[in-house]
Amino acid sequence: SAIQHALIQWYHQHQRVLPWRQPSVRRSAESMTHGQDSNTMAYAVWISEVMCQQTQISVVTDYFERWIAKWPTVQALAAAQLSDVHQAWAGLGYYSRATRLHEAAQYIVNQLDGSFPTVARLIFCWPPGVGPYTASAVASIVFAKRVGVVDGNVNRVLSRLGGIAVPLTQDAAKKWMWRQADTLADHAAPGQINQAMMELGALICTPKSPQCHACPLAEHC
DNA sequence: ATCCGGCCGG
DNA sequence: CCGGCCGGAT
Repeated sequence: SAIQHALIQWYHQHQRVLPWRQPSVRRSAESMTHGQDSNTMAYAVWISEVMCQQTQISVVTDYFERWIAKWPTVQALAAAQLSDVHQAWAGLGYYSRATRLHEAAQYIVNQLDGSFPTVARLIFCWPPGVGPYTASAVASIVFAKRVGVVDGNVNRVLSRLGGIAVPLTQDAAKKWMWRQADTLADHAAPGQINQAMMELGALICTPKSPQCHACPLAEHC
């Protein structure tokens, strides 16, 4: 669709440079087999997504780089001491998530043979601590699964884009958002679409004084 | 002082 | 379907 095309174009030009989008995340992986390549990316994306859930990106970047330097693979994280994991997490808050990250790494290594699930939203096959958002993010960004993601940014972009007419209950609104996101992500590059929506919400379609003049979707909104 | 956020437990 | 988790930003 025109919206998908506009998103892809805009994202290609305006995405921020972030460590988990860098070749360095892939570089070590690209010399490996295809399976390990994806899996290394999945690990990095997973960690970055969980960190970004609770903390601003500007703060996350340092934490992320230290984390990856310390534990470059899911196997390394699984083998870490929980106390060290908490130490690396210090300042981020929600310590239970660091605990779950550690538990999840052990689950992936021990129960899933070190391979991340490639499916989205089947949360029973993802480790505890990974919900619909994170599962869909990894599945779409790393494994090119055609599923949408809905976070605070996407919520806002979709609300404005769709101009919700009927007052919906929370539950109905939520379902509507995920449905819209899934439709948008039905594209050859679902991860680009999803990241474009989130980036748009972060940079242009901001909560107050959105920069509609710079928005690639302005004519559809 | 208040709000914000994915996920989980109740 | 609501409230708690924790720190940061406003």
